[in-house]
Amino acid sequence: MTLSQLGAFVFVARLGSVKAAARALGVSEPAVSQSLAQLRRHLGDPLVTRSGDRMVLTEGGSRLLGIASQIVALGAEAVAAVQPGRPARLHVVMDAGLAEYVAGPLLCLFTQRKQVDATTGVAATAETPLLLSSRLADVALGAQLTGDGLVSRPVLRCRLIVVGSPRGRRDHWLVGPSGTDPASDTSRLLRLLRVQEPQVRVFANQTAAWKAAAEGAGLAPATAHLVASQLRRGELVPIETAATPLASYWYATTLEPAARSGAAGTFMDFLTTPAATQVMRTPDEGVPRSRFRPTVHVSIWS
Amino acid sequence: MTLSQLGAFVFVARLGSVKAAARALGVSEPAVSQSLAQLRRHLGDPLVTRSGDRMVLTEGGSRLLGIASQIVALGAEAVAAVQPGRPARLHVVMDAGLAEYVAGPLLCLFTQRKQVDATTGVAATAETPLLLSSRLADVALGAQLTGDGLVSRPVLRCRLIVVGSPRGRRDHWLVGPSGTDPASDTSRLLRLLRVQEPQVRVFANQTAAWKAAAEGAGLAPATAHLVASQLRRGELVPIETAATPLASYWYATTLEPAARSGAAGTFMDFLTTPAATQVMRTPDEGVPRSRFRPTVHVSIWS
DNA sequence: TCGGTAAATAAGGCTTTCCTTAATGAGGGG
DNA sequence: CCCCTCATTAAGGAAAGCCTTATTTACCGA
Repeated sequence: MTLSQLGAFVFVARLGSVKAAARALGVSEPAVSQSLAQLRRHLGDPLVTRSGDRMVLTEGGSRLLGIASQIVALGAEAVAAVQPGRPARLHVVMDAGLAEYVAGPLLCLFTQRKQVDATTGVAATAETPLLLSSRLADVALGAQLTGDGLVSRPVLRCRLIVVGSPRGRRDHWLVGPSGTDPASDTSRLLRLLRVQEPQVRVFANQTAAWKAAAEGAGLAPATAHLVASQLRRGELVPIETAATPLASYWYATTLEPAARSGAAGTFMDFLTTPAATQVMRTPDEGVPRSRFRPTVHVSIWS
Repeated sequence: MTLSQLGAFVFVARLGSVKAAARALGVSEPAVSQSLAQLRRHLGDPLVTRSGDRMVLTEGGSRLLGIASQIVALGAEAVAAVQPGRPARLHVVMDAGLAEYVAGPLLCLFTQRKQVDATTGVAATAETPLLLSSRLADVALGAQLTGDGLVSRPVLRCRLIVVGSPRGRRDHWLVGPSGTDPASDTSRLLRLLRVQEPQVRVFANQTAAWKAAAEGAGLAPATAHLVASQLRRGELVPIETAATPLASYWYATTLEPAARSGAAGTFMDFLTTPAATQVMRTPDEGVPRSRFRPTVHVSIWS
């Protein structure tokens, strides 16, 4: 299986014809046909078959096409990436809850100060050590991590509580996406409280979960300082439970200093500045459009 | 540049030594060394250099490593993907706002009814036609799309309004991530109202933007039926403007029927059922943990 | 200064890739 | 039924990949 074989397959699938693919690639028709034949042999699937006047994908071919497109695109990207003069990149992965509240302002502040192209990703805690060691990420923010060559440092102390509406129902638990990460503080709290699976409802984001809790739809675990304004207004009230308040820390993790990139080191230093701490303590207030970077959900294709 | 050359590079970078990489790959040391040499020649960068007792990445090598890891992982994935018996996959991409409110419940309902492994992605409108034609996505939900071989069909009628707090400030505009997509309804509305760049603040999600608007931080564009509950409670009030209310439609787009996958066709049929329409009209109420799928932000690596 | 360790290079052989031209199916439309 | 289009197969040659063993170079520590 070669990059060029995959490229030929992508062209054929997209253009619906070997002839057209050959023309587009600037080679003869049998050249494409043969690349395809070899890929077929290697993978044991026809991938595309002739049907009337065009080539159509088989089941397997259709599953392959997306992956093949990505590989081809990344191949081109790889060549471009090593060219000198490219700006340094910093990829920070974090817990879903953290990403929602601190990613925007934190990265906004950092990129204002340093000329770095920073992006944010969300990843499950279990996958994060792999992301760091494979260099898909430079810094991880969230739970403490242990692993070969990884260094975790606490960056913020926080308290976990449970919030709800005074007369709201108590038999439902409303969580954000971090509730699906077994290693998150949210999940840990739910386990301590022995919450059963069917009682848990997952919302698209933490803000929506808290809003539903404020409307009485159930209880929600919360990081105290992130719901401070709702508590002050009385939209949410703290609910006493056997396990709360629960002390916790946010950690920043990187490869050991010798192995990490320059940008990662700079970011770690930045995290201990008062301005960074301040941003992490106050919820998201929005960022200018030019500085906004969508958060990418990172996952390992194992 | 070969997949195996990239693999050798990844091993050397990760293990910090050619010798260790050779052992791990089960080949001789020069085999690895030569793969590396060829990659270096091809890309014009040393990638890794010896420094004391370990091989360390150069600038370019460090930029390459993440991409190379992905390519290698996807290469393995490709082989697995074509094996028969894998469940059908459906990848739906949508506008950021839509993803936040309807992705969870809609896909939850669909996967309950049909045995399909469905995932959701967010993509900029401009990139969506490419995602569809490259088969990285099966169905797109959001703005109407035109393109070779694409078919758009309206699925829901909606109204755009502007909301805010009665005594809130009027000089700021608060938007969700869809405010950064120039082709989104939100951006269209801001253009019609001639809103200037510095007045716009982008939040991590739409819910947070509306919450900030309710607290008086500014005005926010909104899809009427998604803020119905906040309007009913009086947390938000409609603000009259020259451009609102603005009628709009949500469209579903796929490749033309002959070219699209079976799952895509099934999903298109599903979208016109009363249950699907109902889900799209009512905001997110959370989904069971087992059915939750995080939303992936999809981007084209050009 | 001298070993020792590890990376790089050289040389050789085998396999695979990748392209060409020419010939051979396979299928649809007149 | 024939012709036309397009995919596939065949055959051959140049190049590159990929592995080996043997040798050379580079660097660190004693």
